[in-house]
Amino acid sequence: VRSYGQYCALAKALDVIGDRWNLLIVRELLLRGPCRYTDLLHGLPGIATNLLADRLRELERAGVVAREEAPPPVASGLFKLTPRGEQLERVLVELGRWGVPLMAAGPAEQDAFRAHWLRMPVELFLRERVGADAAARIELDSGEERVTIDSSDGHVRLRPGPAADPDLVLHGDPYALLGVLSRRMSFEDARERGLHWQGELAALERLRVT
Amino acid sequence: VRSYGQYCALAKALDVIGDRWNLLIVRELLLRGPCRYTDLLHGLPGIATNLLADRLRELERAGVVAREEAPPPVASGLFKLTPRGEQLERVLVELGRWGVPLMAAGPAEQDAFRAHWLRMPVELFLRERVGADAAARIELDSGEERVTIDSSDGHVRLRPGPAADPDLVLHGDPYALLGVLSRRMSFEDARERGLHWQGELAALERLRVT
DNA sequence: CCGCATCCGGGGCGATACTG
DNA sequence: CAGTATCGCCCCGGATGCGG
Repeated sequence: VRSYGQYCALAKALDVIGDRWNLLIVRELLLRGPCRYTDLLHGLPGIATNLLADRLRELERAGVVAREEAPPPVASGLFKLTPRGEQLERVLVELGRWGVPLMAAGPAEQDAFRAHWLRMPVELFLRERVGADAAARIELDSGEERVTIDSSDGHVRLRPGPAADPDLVLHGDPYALLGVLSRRMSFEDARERGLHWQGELAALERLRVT
Repeated sequence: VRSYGQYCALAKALDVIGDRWNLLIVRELLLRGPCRYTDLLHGLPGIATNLLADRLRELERAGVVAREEAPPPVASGLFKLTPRGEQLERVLVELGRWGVPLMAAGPAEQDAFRAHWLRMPVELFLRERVGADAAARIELDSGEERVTIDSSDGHVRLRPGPAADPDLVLHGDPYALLGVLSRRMSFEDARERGLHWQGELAALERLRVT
């Protein structure tokens, strides 16, 4: 909350989104779209509820987040990114790319995980690597949530929820899932780490190769 | 220093460089190259000296910064970025780009300024906007330090120190300098804000146009 | 339940003083 | 010059309370 007091674009940016949790809140809104307060709380394991409320107010004042009051019947307010907030996507992508090597060591014992976090690496790793005929529907099961990779005509998207009639379903811990998706890990090694699946692995190969 | 405890590339990156001052330390080392402790202290107005020492230790442990012990005669240790640290450049550029609109309001009353901070916006604004014949040498004087813009055969560089035989010397506060460099401000408006110069304004026009 | 506000303990942060 | 030492303060984290 305290300004650096430096007339520099980087310092001014950090004055706004440099505080703890701020960029992770933006991550949630980027990955999941408009969210209720409770959705954010669930997507940000470890945050204190008063801090989330504080940060949302600050980000609102800074023009990064907007509060969308739901119409009277539904009664649940939504938080969403403003256009200005969406422009942080390039920052998050670069930061995430820089952080990828830190994932290779595997999750720490206490690390939390949410399946929708896979959207960034999946769409990052597989973007533009996909062949023209690479249609595939792959469901990922990391334990709690399920998410689905949809690929068709050169686009890869990850959406929440299970798949109807998937080509492949992968079950495993986040480390093994990320390992095979990024090709850092072979299917053999991943299986020894507990990965198992139903369906045709070729569906994943179609995405990873090219 | 406290980890977010989330198995996510963005969160892991913030575990390393998300703490206060860390990215600004990287900025200094990126803009100025290897620095002595005192240089960093001067380039980071507002930081407490114990914090700088702490952060440098953390960044060293994380493999972002390396300490280069000088040979015995010179006796002054240098801090520099590792290759891993240099990869943060794309992050800083995107963050700086996002922060540019926050500069339009002008510096706050208490804001500090260092002339070498101009390197990011100058090389960002003018990169690839420069015509093939845009050779120019422009000295910038914002009060204390002086820096020089060197342009030749399509490349723009900003280096510390005054220029020998400059085409143009600009004197003014940071807001006016950034204003004319970015074309946000006309020369007329800048002059009313205190900007004055010696030499041919055409040298700057050669850079700004294209 | 959802969306916070309040209270409290610990530690990160900021300013100054001091030392080899 | 290059840090270390010390000391408030306020921010952060965790728990609980509470109105709609």
